[in-house]
Amino acid sequence: MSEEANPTRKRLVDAATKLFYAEGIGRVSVDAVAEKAGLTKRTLYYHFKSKDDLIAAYLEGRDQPNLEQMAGWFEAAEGGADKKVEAIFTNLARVTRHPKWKGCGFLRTAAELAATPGHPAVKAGARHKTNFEKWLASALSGHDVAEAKMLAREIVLLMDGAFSSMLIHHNPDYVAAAGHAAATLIRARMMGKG
Amino acid sequence: MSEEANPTRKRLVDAATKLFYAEGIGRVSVDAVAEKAGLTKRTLYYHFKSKDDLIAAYLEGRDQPNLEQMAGWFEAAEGGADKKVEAIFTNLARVTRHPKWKGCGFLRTAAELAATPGHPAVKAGARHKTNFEKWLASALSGHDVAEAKMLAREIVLLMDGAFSSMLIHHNPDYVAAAGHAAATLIRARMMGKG
DNA sequence: GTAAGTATACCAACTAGTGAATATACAAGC
DNA sequence: GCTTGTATATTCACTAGTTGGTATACTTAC
Repeated sequence: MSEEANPTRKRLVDAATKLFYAEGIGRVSVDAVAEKAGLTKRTLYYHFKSKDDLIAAYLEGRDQPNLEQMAGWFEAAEGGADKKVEAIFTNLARVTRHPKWKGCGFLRTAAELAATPGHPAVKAGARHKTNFEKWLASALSGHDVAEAKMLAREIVLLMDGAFSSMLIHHNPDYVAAAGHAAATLIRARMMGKG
Repeated sequence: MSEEANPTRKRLVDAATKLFYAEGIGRVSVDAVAEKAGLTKRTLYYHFKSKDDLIAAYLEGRDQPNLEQMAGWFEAAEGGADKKVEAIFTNLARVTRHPKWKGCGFLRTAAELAATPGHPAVKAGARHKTNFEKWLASALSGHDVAEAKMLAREIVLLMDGAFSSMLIHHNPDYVAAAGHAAATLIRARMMGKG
């Protein structure tokens, strides 16, 4: 009935996640999602009132796992804040090389839905990006809180730029350059402009 | 017959440009493009062998105008390289506020076509981004050429991040923050880490 | 027996792309 | 000045398939 403890609903969201990410929301029919879940379309429409609803559920389901991935990479790295952030980008450069990587699902969905600004899926994507930015600011706020917020925003910009550049060029050098720039900004702002 | 001097072809590309940018390539039918151009679909298919071809022509047509826009903003600004680059972002923050602004057409198209990597339109988008990066590197290369190239890449990353963040948040503060970060990087790298 | 969940079958609208005919322009033959 | 031939350019009508969404009925579990 509710969110988590519904196996049928979860099967549908899982199927939607795989298909929407792999092919894009516009190129995947609700029939295809239902079939992938081993259910009929009518069942899908029992659990979701529309395709747009299903798209929103797909992105909402990706918020926590993505945040945990990033935090895991940050915490596992040795060194100061600059090195820890650069480690995120190093890991990103690795995963974005994988042929199944098809960009950041949140940004891609926002791009596909640019013509319908109030779409619940775009809002879910914005919430995720804000959550990530807030987590990053808190992870960086050993020194000045205001400066950590500014830095977090700049790093988010570099990361979204890296996702976009990687998607269009398929060249991981852009991700590495973004990591390098992020580390430079951290040193320039946190460590006395060095 | 050829590329430029074909009014019918131009009418089709102009109509495609307006519709594809406003609504996204997947949400616009070739019928809609033909109708907007005041022609029949069959005529469209006389000039373009497929919808994919038309999409590629749309992005190829945006390369030069976009570059000229950016170069114009850069050259019109007063001050050093940091100020001139920041001026690009200031202008960008203004135009991205407009309700008709729907993201960077090159990035949005790459996002929509992420499932078909070799698509000619994605290649056209990648060429444009490379052209912009090269122009920026040459515009910054008063000092060290290698450093100008690195800087140009980092600024491109910030700009694409700004486009993406603006698309998902509809908040121009992200564009301003990107401009601020770009100026900081220029000063840190070109002007003796100040 | 009632309510939640699932299935079959269907719809009207829309999709990219095509076959065959036609219109226009311009040249050559006489 | 006509006719004929040919290449370019455009239209009408069509196909074959897909789309999001629904009306109706069946099956469980309690």
